[in-house]
Amino acid sequence: MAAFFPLDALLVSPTRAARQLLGAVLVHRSAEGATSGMIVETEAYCETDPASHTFGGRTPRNQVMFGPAGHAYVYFTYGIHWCFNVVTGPDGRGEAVLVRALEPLSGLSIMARRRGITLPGAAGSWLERANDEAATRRVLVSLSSGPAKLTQAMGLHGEIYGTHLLDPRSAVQLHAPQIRVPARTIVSSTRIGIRKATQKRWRFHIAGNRYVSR
DNA sequence: CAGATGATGTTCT
DNA sequence: GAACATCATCTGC
Repeated sequence: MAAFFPLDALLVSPTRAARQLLGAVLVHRSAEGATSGMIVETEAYCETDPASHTFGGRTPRNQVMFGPAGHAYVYFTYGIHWCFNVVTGPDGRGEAVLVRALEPLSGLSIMARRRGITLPGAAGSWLERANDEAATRRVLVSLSSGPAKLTQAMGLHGEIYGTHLLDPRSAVQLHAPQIRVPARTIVSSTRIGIRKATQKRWRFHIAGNRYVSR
């Protein structure tokens, strides 16, 4: 039984929490089966940040971001996609970390089915085999290498809004890292897909990880 | 490869 | 009515 992610590590600034969440494991136990993945890319958002959903104060959509740390903030965007955040910081403060990419760990066939992807077939000649391995790698990378891809692969959507991620009874759980992510292997950069506060380097990812979004 | 575009609907001004 | 913490697919080098 895996340990939960420590709450203390979320009761810090969102940028620090975003760094500490790299390597953590997200698990979803659903009727379709269990899926899990390691967090490899994150972004920080807070109230004083014009790019944040909490910049304008409380609204029905963002209320969970103002609540206690360790809960799920999910939102629907572009008429199609869901994105998943871990609420951080003290109760009453509108802070969260967007999870932008996962390295798939378990339930990969379920993820592929949810993503509408069929895994490449068996190998023939060594050349076909090489092609298949390249194709397989592309498929695996495409499962959860983006904020909306990962919610689709993991089956996360509006129903899990507000879920307590550090509770053994929850369907969606956040577990402690299984590997250590040294500070020097964490890269910071500008956040993706925003129009405001584009200069802040509040995006973080594990250097060299194959599953980081492009 | 890069860059453009359409899909699609909720939220907030 | 505009904006949107995106993605897949298309075009043209």
